[in-house]
Amino acid sequence: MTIKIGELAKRTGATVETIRYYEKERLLPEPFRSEGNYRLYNEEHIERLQFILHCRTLDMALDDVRILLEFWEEPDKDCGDVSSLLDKQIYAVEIRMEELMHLKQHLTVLRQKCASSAPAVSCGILKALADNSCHE
Amino acid sequence: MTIKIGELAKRTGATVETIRYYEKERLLPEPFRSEGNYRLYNEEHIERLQFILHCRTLDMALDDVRILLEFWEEPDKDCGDVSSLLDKQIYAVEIRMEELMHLKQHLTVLRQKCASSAPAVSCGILKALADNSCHE
DNA sequence: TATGAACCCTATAGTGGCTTTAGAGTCAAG
DNA sequence: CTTGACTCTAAAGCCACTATAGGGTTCATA
Repeated sequence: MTIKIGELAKRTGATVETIRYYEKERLLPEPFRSEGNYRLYNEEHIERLQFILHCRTLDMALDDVRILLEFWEEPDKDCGDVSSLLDKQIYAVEIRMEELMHLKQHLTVLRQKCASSAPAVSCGILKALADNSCHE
Repeated sequence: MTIKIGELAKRTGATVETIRYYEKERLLPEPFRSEGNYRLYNEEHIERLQFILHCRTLDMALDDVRILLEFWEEPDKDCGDVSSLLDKQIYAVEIRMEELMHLKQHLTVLRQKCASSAPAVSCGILKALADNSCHE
């Protein structure tokens, strides 16, 4: 069973362009080609692409995905690094969430500085952006 | 009072390169130059740069900052659009926060699939990434 | 057999918001 | 007069794609 790139895209939810991009980045191996030079994929490609896409839904960097794929390829390796990679990822998400909470706080305070419409010169939002009083 | 780019960077917390980038992007006006072709900035530049940086700490896109700067320049304009731009920004932050909460949930579940170290072949994390069972 | 639509190919450039690099010029102090 | 800190420009690099241009393949229908 072999499928062309459009079918692979349909089955995995990736776009055709992304698949070609992953190949260029060596995340996916070069597949065999048909007589007409079309890429032909098999089950292994499908699984590997799905693995990559699952990692991406978790916002992992492609370099991190590359590391995980190495473990996937060598089943005898110790997977301790896999766990710490995840810990790193979780920590990064926590940091970003805290940042966004502060951000929202600031934006909300700022938003309340102007009812809806006034001449710009007396707009509390613009004033607060000028002197950064929304951060104090 | 005029200062050179390094001093402007020091006072605002921006980097020298970022200041030059903002000039290229027409967020900052071209300053006068010294005999030796050095950029010379004044109070207005400092204020404008600070305005931009404050917007950036709120994660606003430079295109949105550009819009706010227009209002800043024309004090007679009605500032209704300023408020709705902020509303848009707040909404975007909320969406992103929800995404990150889901993300963290998935990552945490995934993390618990492997104690710390084992052969990769039996690592629950890698398995879950392969079949996406951490998303179900 | 011709043609058209749907698919596929490569190579290159664009996105955003900077950061980095290379190579050169300016200026004040020792 | 040299050293070192600062400044200049232009161009490339970063990430993870996305879009565009210009072409080739395949298959069904007229």
